[in-house]
Amino acid sequence: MPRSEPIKAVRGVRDILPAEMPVWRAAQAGAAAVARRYGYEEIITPIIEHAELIERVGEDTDAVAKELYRFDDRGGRNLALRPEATAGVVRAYFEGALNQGAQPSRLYLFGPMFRYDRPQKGRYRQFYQFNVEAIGSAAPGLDTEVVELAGDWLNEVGLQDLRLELNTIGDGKCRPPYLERLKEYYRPLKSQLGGDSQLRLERNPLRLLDSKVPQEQPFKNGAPKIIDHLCDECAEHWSSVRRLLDAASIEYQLNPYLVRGLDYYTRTVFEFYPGGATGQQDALASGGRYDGLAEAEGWPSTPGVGFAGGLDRVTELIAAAGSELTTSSPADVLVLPDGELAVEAAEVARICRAVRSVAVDYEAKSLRAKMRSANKLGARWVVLISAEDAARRVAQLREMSTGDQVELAWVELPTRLA
RNA sequence: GUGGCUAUAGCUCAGUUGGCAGAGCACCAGAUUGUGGAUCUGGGUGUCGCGGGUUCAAGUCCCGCUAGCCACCCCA
Repeated sequence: MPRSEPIKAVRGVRDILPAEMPVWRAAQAGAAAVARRYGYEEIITPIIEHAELIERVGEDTDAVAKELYRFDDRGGRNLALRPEATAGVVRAYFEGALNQGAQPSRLYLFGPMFRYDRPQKGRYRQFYQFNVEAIGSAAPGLDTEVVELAGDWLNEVGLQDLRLELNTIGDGKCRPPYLERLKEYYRPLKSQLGGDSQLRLERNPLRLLDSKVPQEQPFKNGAPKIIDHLCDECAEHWSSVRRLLDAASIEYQLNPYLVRGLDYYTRTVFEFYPGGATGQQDALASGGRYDGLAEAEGWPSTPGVGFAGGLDRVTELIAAAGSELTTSSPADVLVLPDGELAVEAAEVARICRAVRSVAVDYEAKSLRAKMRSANKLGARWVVLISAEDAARRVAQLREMSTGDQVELAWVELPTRLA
């Protein structure tokens, strides 16, 4: 008989199976607990946004220029699957009138993001982030707060050996003149740059600094550094952030080549890596200040700061650390009816659900086979019902670990199972 | 988007210079006249990723495609 190919998952996406859920729950529960401890509230925003919202805030970034899932809906609207969460959260902050409440608005969010990237370990086309955003304040204390929150989260889920990299990239006042200096420095070297970097030189020169092309590395050393060209306000902010981090005993490495892929970042930028990181796609959390984002979206100019944590990567590290997290049995009790006793089995299950999680085996299999699956399920008890039992409204309650079995009236089951 | 490696049973994989498709685990049935785990017995459950090509003959060699992994790129 000809068979068609089974339909498999879309490239670059994956299922999080029940066996993996304990680790995911731990990562998310830890994140939510830490966020609430800092006074942050949960928010959920849509996965689809107007493509323009996404494009306005990062047209020169790979995530938007090359990796955006974009489509027209049936009404002709140009939409996109969000590649990151911050643009949508800032939009919701205004649309939901959070800008009229206490400032800053402290928000956290879980959800999937989408980028049309080439799949690789730790890199998926649908991936999950934990986002934290503090919107409506330019205070340097908030830069430090979100860095500390990110670190607390990673520590809380069992990741101790971390590396925090930190930099500042100025703002709309001091960055443009700095970029001119950078271009002036690189223009004479243009012929020695790779093709990608030659394009970046005029379009997004900041990205020249985190180029990993070996022959371009020597040029970085002589390149002007933004830290030497900050405006007074940015310099003041930068020193405040560093002072607050020092006061909090948070260790970090200054990385003058750390820039962000997204254009709306200003001032502070940071990334957390696992301590022994060797690969390139293993940033666990990264973020920074985005004082230019609200305005880029067409809303009143409003400062903000936050970070995005990668749940896919964090859960992978938790699992690799071999923690004690295990799946428990989905049901404490399995009801095994004899023959055609589905009605009675369902009733018994209903009674037992007052005190325990209960499943019913409705399959037309031998009792032996049902017992085997009860064992595999990991049920603590089975409730056996024969036709004769059902007529008398009794059942055989068997404790799987000991094999002890007693006959009980149905109504007695909850007290016995409690 | 670029390059390398890979794709055989539900899973992990073996399959020689091209010559009848295999193992372990899992699964099903039985030993136990319906009561699990241990043991034993029996059962292969497969368009060899897809499509072409070479050949008397292709899982094996060649080409294309798809997917996975790894590196680049980029980021979470």
